[in-house]
Amino acid sequence: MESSSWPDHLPSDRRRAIDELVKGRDLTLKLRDLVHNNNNNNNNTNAAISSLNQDLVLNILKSFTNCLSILKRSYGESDEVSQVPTDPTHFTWDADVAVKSEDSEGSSKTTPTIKDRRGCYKRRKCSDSITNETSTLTDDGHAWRKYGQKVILNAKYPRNYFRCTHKHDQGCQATKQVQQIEENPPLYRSIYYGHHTCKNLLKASQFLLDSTSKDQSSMISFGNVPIADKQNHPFFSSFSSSVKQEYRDELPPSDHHNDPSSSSDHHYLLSPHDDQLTTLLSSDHGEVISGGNSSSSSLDMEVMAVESVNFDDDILQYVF
DNA sequence: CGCATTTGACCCAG
DNA sequence: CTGGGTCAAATGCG
Repeated sequence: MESSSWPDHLPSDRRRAIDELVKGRDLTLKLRDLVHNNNNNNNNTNAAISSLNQDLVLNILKSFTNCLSILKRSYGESDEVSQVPTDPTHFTWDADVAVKSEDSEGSSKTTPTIKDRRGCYKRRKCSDSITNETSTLTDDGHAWRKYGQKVILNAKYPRNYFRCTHKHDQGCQATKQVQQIEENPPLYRSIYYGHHTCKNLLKASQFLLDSTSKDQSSMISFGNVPIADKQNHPFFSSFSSSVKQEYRDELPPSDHHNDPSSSSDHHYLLSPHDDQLTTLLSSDHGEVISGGNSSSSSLDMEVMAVESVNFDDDILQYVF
């Protein structure tokens, strides 16, 4: 699923799909601005704004839904609906085939046998995933812990594996992989698997509320030094240093997969221009909830506020 | 001292 | 058999 540019001879359905995506993007940006202004005014949000938000959100939903049905119709189950205009940043939603196993640790081992259970896992088979390629590493509100790094065949840079910090204390199954794929304009690909079930979403939603002002600062900073310069390792030593402060990232939502009927075999992709959507999804606030305790209260309130708009579409759930 | 990262081993899917 | 994903001991850091 390498991203590439659009072929010139796109089927018309596909073009329409693109249009819908573009519309959705623009509306999303408006919404972002609106929310931002609202946030600036700081007063409690008045009803007018709320309602406007709802309208915008509905439009977004409609656009994306239209797009998806178009793509589905024309490509059937194909999951190759992944080509989108190239942008420094884009996301690929891959609501792929049902996860055959909820986790990797469980059933795979019939016999733990030896104390050393290394490598006891079930290989991931392209379950729900979101691919995000950015020119910068974005921070998005979740605490990640690195658990592995692998040199990948034919790849210049190693792939790094992260799991949610709260995997053990809260059983959160979210994982992600991050890999640098280009150097000169640095380009990083993050692939998210699983869904956060931990209560740690504050950052993402909070970010949403003042995203515009944060913009670049929302990117994970490696001490203000370009990643490429900083590390001894091609990519990850520096990255890990950031992870150490609880590298946070936004992940796919944790609920949407509860719907067993959610169609499988989709491969969604959004292509926000600029890094706007990326920014939308990133967050970089602060304090670390690490340490294992973790139940911050105000946290959930914010999340609720953001999630209160009832989306039934996977994509929007992802976005929000 | 506790927690996060590093890194080699291990296991499985293809 | 190989490449890729995960585990966990060793190590590092605050």
